[in-house]
Amino acid sequence: MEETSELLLHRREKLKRLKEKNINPYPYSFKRTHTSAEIIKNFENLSGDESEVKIAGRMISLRRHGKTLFFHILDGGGKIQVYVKSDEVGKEKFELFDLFDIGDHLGATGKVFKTRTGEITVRAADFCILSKSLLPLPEKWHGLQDKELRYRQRYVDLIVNQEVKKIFLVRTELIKAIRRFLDDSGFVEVESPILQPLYGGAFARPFTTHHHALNVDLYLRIADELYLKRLIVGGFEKVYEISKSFRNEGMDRNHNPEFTMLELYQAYADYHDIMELYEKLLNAISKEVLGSSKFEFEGNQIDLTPPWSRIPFLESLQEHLPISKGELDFTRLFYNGTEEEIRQLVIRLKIQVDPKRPRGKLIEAIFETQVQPNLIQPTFITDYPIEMSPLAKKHREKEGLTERFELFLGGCEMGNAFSELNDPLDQRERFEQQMELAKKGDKEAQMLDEDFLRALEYGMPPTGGLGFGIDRLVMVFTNTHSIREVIFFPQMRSVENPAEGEEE
RNA sequence: GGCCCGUUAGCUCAACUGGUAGAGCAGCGGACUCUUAAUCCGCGGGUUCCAGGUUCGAGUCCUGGACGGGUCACCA
Repeated sequence: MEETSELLLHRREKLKRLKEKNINPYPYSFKRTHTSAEIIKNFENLSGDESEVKIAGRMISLRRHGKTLFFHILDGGGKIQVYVKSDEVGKEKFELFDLFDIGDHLGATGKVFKTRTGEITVRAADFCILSKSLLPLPEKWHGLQDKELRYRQRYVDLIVNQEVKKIFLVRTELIKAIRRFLDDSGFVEVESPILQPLYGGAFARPFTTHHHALNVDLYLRIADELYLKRLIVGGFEKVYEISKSFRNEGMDRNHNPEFTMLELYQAYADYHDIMELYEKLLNAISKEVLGSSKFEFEGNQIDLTPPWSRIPFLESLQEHLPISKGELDFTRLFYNGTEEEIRQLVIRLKIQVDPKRPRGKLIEAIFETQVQPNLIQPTFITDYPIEMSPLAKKHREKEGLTERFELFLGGCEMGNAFSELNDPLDQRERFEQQMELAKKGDKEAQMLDEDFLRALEYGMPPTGGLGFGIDRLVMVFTNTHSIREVIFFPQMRSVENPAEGEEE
């Protein structure tokens, strides 16, 4: 705990000397009149009159010149320069800067003017310390680069890397725009349980916890789906929820154990209606947040102007396989091919997947490696095989398929939707098939939820549903390439104290 | 979990085939009354991620471990 670094000792010594001068280094409030952004925006008005402004923020740079000095403070909206002259504030006050450090919060009062070099500046008539900083900030040119430190100490990252703050502001604006769009479209925002006795609505392993009073194990939700559909049964016709879900799986550039999802359900709609809704939604929020339907992602110009292309799943495979249709008809393979033939195809394409996995997983692997990376512009892939979609309605025309689509954007999956399965008997069979998979060791197979089936038995209207990950959407909109860049406090392995005994 | 890469001053980075661990910024002392990567003079600052090993000698080589990044597996 004892820090002996002289950098830290200097700051503690300055803190002590401030106290000896009867200056409270941590006062209670400061009556700010303007932010930095307001001063810069209203400079013409402010510089004309004699009124003074009061500003506050963190000192991020300091240039001393004998009996004058300049510093920049950073506040919530940006930074602004302050000029202090010994003659104007008094020698004793001026020398307080001997006790201030970069990183301290300061308040200043004064008139606004422009320096010889043209920078809008507050000429301090008075100033005070608002909070003493005891730790040095990273340097001014390179900021904080170390990713580990940036994620573990996001507060420092946010202070010194302003573009990081912008990413999170886009995130906030994006969520607000989604809410606005859905609210204006007649959707009702609802909340469903995070602690659930059964988990469902997605293929994923859950986190488990325990309720002491009830003495039952509960799961953290992996999806909202089954509860939101209960609300459709209950008579809500358009609902949505934006919330955290939790999946107890591997972590990488695209996966954090807790992440934010949107799910929405609309009665009397099918997946065609939901496609139109999603086109309008993304296009609207893009215009609202980025000011355009077009933006850059990983070197590609992405254009969200509707309508987006719609390609059936089996056709997309045919199109992108490096094998001609004459040689291999994927639709025929899908319907008439043996599991062995599909396995041979996986091996021929040199796809790294365990060939013993079930047929559905093999087809999925072919899609993910052969098709998905090519889907840069927004593309709906539709009509997925039934074994991959236990909550989707059977396709009204195509045997063995469901009325389901996924959206792809910049090579990323960006949403999943179906004409929701509302036939309770069919749903029961699908759950039973999932339980068979679970018995065979599939840890992501879905559980049979009797209460959900009872709800369906009361009758759920035809319903279209959609879910997508907010974090990944933010990544695409901000042209960032790791989910950790769009989550304030991503999950990190804790650095264990070597003095502690190991416990595994 | 497999493989590859990384970890050196508060921060950003150097240090050849093993031979006294350096720079810039930040800090400290001094000069400077419109600077802005301020400038000028001087000074201090290190468990080279941890634990072993090889060696006369290890930041550098070897083994094990921690953490991070990438990638594959896994994953709507």
